[in-house]
Amino acid sequence: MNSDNAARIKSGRTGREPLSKTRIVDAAMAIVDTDGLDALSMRRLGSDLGVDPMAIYRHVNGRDGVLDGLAERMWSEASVIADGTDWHDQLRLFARGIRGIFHTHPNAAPLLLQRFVVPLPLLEAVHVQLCALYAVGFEARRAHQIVRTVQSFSLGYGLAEISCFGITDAGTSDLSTEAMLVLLGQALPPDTPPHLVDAAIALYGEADPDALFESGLDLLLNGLSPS
Amino acid sequence: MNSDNAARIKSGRTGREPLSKTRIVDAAMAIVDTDGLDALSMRRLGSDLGVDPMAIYRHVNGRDGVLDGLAERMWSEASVIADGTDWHDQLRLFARGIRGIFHTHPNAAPLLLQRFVVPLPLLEAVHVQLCALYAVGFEARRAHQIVRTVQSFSLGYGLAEISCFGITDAGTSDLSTEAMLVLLGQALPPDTPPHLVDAAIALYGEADPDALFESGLDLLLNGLSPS
DNA sequence: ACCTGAACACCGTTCAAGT
DNA sequence: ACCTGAACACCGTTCAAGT
Repeated sequence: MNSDNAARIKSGRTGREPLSKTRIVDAAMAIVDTDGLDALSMRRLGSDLGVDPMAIYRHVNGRDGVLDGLAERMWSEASVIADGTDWHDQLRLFARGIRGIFHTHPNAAPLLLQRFVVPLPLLEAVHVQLCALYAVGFEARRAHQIVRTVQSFSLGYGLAEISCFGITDAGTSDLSTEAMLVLLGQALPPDTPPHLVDAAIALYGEADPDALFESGLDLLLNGLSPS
Repeated sequence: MNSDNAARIKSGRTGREPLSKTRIVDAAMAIVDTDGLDALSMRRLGSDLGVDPMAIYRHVNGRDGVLDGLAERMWSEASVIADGTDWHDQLRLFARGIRGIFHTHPNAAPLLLQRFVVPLPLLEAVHVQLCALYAVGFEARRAHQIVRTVQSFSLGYGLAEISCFGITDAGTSDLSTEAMLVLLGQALPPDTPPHLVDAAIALYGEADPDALFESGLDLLLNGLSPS
């Protein structure tokens, strides 16, 4: 209720809340999510924020700074932490969070490969995993290996999902197996030899990707013991 | 020795061999590999090819066509096929080929997420994997799952390797554990709490990434049987 | 038929000028 | 101190003109 607050509220109402990195990244992510990476320009960003494009440079290190912000944002969104007791379940949540990046931000995902940021929230999540594994008796090196393998699998599974079709919203769950296969047929060149069609089905013709993801995790986690 | 051939050779000698998609993608990949994705422009590409930039449009569908070509190239380079007998070894080769993309073309790798091409050479490699698995008695669905899981792990492992440092040429093998840890320390913010440093070591502080990759594959392949 | 290059509508960023 | 906008050196692509 002090005057600072009042001023902030007032300026907020007039749409002039002070520009901040958070607000900038919010707007940038909205643009990329809806219109793709190519649509993200400093001019567009400025206009969406109701601000001169150059004003952005005061809060963020140019276009590269915005892209770094997007990468950080994705890593932090992926890093859900649940302090359950079972280390299996925790690893699963960790894995789902990472795969989730590619579903919520398919257009921004390439930035994970382009911007080298140290994702502190991800490290926090990794720490929780490690603690759970240590508690059960895994030694450090083995625990590291497990976390990294689960992380790699999750990243790669998400990557593979969006790298053939752009299956994002419409594609994942509400599609019948038959519809999926038809979609696949359309994507393949007309003269694709039959044995490659079989291979394509193996890679992409899966109507229930969530289940396949989980069973891939099973493959990893089964037979894991502290020994 | 016919006149067509002579003409081709002669024009080749004068550096005027006919522009082709292959030549264009070659040049584009060279630019991206050495100077990064941002350095790839139609003008630069034309100048490297000794050609008017607009001449490229006759062989390739604009800039997007070039990027598609790069993605196809990477998938096809990754798809090494070795007709060994042991299905374990074949899956390992398949996996190494996929991870290799990120080592040979770290700058171009983001395109794997941006350009949706149907990678026929990859399908060919997948087909070989499937045959090997079928031959040993795995049923179709299980074989699909195995191939996809191995593919996901390999993609994700490569992605994770280049998503923190840009460790590409210099970084992988010829670095001592100590040097690696120092590099890691430099990348982390100075005030990083100790428990996150431990987590960072788990994710990135591995002096022998090849060995870790192989042991991750072990984790996947161990305990796999047709039953 | 293929290649050329001027022209158009963009882009990120610098910098001097405003308030 | 912060925001502005003109200016600069780029970019992808269209299109009319060359050969």
